[in-house]
Amino acid sequence: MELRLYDTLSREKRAFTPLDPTLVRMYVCGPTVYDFAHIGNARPVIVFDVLFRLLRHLYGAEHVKYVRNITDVDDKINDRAARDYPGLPLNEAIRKVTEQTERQFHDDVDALGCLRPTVEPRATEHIDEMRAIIEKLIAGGFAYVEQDHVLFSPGAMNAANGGLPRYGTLANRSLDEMIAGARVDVAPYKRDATDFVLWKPSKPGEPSWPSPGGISTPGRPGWHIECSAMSWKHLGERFDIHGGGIDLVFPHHENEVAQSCCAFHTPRMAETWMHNGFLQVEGEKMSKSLGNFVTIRELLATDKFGGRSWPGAVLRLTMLKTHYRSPIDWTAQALQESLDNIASWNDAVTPHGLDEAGSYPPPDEVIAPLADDLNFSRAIAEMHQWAKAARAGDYLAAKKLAGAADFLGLQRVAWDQAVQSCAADAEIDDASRAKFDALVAARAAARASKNWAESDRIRDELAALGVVLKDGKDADGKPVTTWEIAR
RNA sequence: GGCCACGUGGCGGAGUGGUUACGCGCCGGUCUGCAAAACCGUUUACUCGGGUUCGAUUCCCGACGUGGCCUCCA
Repeated sequence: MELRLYDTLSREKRAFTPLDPTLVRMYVCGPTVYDFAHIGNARPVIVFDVLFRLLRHLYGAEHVKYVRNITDVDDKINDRAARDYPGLPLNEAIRKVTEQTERQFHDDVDALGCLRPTVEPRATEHIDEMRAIIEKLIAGGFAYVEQDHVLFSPGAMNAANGGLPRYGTLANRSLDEMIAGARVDVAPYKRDATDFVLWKPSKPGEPSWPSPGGISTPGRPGWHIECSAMSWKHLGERFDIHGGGIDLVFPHHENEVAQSCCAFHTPRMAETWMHNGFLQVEGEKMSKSLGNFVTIRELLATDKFGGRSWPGAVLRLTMLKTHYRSPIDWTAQALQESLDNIASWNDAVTPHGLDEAGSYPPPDEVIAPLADDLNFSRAIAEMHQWAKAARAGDYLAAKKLAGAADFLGLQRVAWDQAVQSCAADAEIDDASRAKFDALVAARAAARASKNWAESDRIRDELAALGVVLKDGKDADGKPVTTWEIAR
């Protein structure tokens, strides 16, 4: 099956052909570990997890290498460490912050049903590679040393002839436009406004490493160099897919391209550039000042958003309902609808006695839309059709639904529990439970003697308590009544 | 100011130069003592104005609106 992916660089959907089909290579920009990841951070993690699964399906699990970095050197980390652990030496405090945040991040994305990437490299473990790239850039005339900083010169890159991309191609803007934009800060150590930092000096107490470029004072890397270093180390000078949020196109990815292509003299860094769209919360940009900032953890474990907690599968399904390049509006209503979908799928699948912990193969009807630039919505539409058929007794449809859910990482094994925990009767105490059961039994007796008035009175009484009854029949045709708490 | 993306029915959200998306809701029906649940079915659409075309929601131009980026935010 042909895989087609939208490439940000060429701005078109193209057939995907791996450089080496025996090792498909993908790099995705991961978190900077200084605080709980917010729900916007979850989007690329989930989107590229699905792509990872699809690539493994198409090329074989052993033939896909997925690298997602962990950035553990950053000013925000330093600030957080100083704030949270004022008594500790900064380096120790930083380690505490990064280790704890990394653990939280893993817990969160595990709960979202994401596979671990093949490699999760840390920036601080790739300082040697960063220095090596910086030395190459200085030697090639693309970077220069000034006041203990090393700066990259996009101007020098564009002046060089042959074999290199033009700076600004990915972001679709020219160097002249950027200079004209003039909102760049003109630091005294920059020769040109558009030059950006590869390496900078560390203040006393800050993390520091021996500097490149013959600089005697120790320093630390700039923002963009880490991804050039880690992708090089783990995927090589050129690789297949580079992904991240749309906001990273400029400057982060543009500068990565500049660094890598100039260091290795290659015409491109990644063959395909993929960027997920932004997430809004209840129609507004998520920000701390608006008070609508919500972390993955808060959604999973608190009632801060929508008045209840939400299972990981519900968060994931909600994320997959919108195409990855479109903006997504994160609303409590959307989460509730996803929960209802999963409850309905669970009802459809359960009677067929499928192996919950087992894994069923993904149907082609789901692979096909996913292979068309990750059309999640169409894949999910198929699932609804199978659910319908499964409810009508179609075992094969139930298996397909399960296979699709397993493939999409929707944690079928947790559906039952997810639905239960959200049914609002999880916190019912035993006394109430016994009382409801007794009332249901009394009503059953009234119905058996056709005392409809009493039967309805009891139902009204239970309704007033927030309990909804469902009458049905068991296998022998005898009446059976179950109850649940109204949502 | 520059660049970019998007604008689909009550809501969410696919897709397409001429034929059903799908889900939720609403409404009707089956079932039920009556309900609920379940199942079946129906309904409403392509921001506006031009243009290309036999025909445009789909292509082009413009307007309006929303969102994003423009040096460390996914």
